[in-house]
Amino acid sequence: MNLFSDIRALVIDCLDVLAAEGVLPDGLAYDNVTVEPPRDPAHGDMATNAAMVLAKPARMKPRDIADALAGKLGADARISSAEVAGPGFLNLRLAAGVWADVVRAALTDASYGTSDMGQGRKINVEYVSANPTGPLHVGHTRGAIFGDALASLLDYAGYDVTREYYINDGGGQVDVLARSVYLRYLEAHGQEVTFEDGTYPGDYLIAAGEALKDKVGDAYVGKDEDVWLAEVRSFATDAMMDLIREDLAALGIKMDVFFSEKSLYGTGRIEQAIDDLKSKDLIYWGTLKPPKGKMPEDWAPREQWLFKSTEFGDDEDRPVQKGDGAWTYFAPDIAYHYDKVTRGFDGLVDVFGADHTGYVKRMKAAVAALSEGRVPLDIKLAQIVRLFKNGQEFKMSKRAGTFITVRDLVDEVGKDVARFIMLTRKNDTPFDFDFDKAVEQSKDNPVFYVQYASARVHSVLRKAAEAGIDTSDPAAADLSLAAHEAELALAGKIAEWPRVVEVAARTHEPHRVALYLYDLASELHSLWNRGNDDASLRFLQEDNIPATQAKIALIRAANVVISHGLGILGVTPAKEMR
RNA sequence: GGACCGUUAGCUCAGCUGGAUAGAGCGCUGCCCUCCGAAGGCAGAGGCCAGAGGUUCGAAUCCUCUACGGUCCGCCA
Repeated sequence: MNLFSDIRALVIDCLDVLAAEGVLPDGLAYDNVTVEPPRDPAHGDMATNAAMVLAKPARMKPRDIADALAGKLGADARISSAEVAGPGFLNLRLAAGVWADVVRAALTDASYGTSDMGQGRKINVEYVSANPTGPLHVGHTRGAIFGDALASLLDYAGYDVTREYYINDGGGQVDVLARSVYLRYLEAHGQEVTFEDGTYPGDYLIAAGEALKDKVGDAYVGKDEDVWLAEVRSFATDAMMDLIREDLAALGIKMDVFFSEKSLYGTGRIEQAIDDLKSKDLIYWGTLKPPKGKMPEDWAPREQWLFKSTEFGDDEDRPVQKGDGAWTYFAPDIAYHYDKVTRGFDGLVDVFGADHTGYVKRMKAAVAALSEGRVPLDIKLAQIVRLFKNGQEFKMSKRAGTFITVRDLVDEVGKDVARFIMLTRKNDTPFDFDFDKAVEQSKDNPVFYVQYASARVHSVLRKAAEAGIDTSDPAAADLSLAAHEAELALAGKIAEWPRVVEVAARTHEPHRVALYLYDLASELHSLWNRGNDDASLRFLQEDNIPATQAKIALIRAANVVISHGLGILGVTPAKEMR
């Protein structure tokens, strides 16, 4: 049940009737007709802009359309009043029974809030995709959490979602990794080693070096690189991916697919993707113009194979194969996305770090070319996170060893806090993460605030049980006994949930869910607090069991929505606060 | 030189497909605990939505230009 789309459907029906009666012209487009919650509650429960949007195409005054529409809408049992206001808004008030229906739907219909907007379409969300050269650090967290929540959100909205991680195991940095692990391996054999520039000195490779020793003994000691490099590379990337999988698990993330870049090499898959572009006449042999502005010192014109990405909105054509026959990094990316397209996805989402801003256009160009415009690719950027501790910015530096890992973050604040807080900001705005605030249990901390709302509902249920009140069948409660204006406000918030899901899913913006949950929690706390002044608003009315059951049904419905919402965000709801 | 993102209250940020008097939290001011959990509550002050043009019944929202901030720009992935 989605109250807003139900009422919008009603508005459209009424417009059709008016058209059939000749009041409105035939064939009007209703696309821009909206039914929304008004900003000001004094304007009623819902407002529609139908009269204003249709005034021009219908060549009528907004007021005349609004009056006619109000007459039709008023005849529906769900509408208690329809008033024309402002420049032509139609403000609707809904019958009390409608709110009761919403509460009952939230309580009894497990699919309340889910949507059929996805219609089972296959969508692939690729996120994290960190290089397999070490554990995840805080810089990866935002994209990881964002991508994961987006995937859950799309799933909730009726898409068939695949969560995917692209392992960059084909480039030079995994050779560096392999050499670094080899050094740790020698160390495990008791040798003194030095980590020069171009190797990774991090302690996290010690275990990998020892594991390699356990596996191959001294077989590689003193041997040339060509003997061991390929083997160690694969061993080391496997070890790092195990590490990364554990880090992801600590954040509550489980991927469906890990896709290896290496699997594209030597298997003809890159060639196949590039051939596809060639067959579309989108690859040519040529040189790029020198970059404008700052000129690299050693720049020289170079002939290479270029992809005509400018035909798809990019600023420059992009090299896919260098003059010496080596692929550029872009080539496997093309092949990977070609693979995604051929796997039959109806939509793709890539979550990139902000440092990959420059690759957005070329990637979109590639997918547009490969899929001939059939598969939309949305690229979401995870902006940087600044860390604050004791009121001061905490700068991460690999060299200085001040380097906060995902594990550090989870150990310090917990998975739930990390996830929720990261999701309270839009993905593409820079974000300050304050450790002190994150662990604080107060209203300043949005995670706590939402969790506390949930805990309070459980607390009421416990008290009700102690008082011997039967709350086993909340849907059977007579909800007309919880119809105070403050209680209806909470029901109204519950009614917005399906709409929030649809907007968030359509815009690929899971932060809307977090913000909504905060609002919903706020509404619940507010109702609770009003019980302090007005005893009739307390949830437990021991001398009036039916009213208690109705009030409990209401707050349980709110809690159902909180649970679903937190579920999308990957946060475990709290039953009590400690 | 160029691309992308941003600029909204003192601070951190929301703001839906363009919709009514622009919202929240913090901070500030004033009131309030014999009250289902004060881990607070209620109320109030605080805005030229960076600036200038344009589109229209209507613009924080769309378009153009400017300013400021961030990220990035062949031969690393």
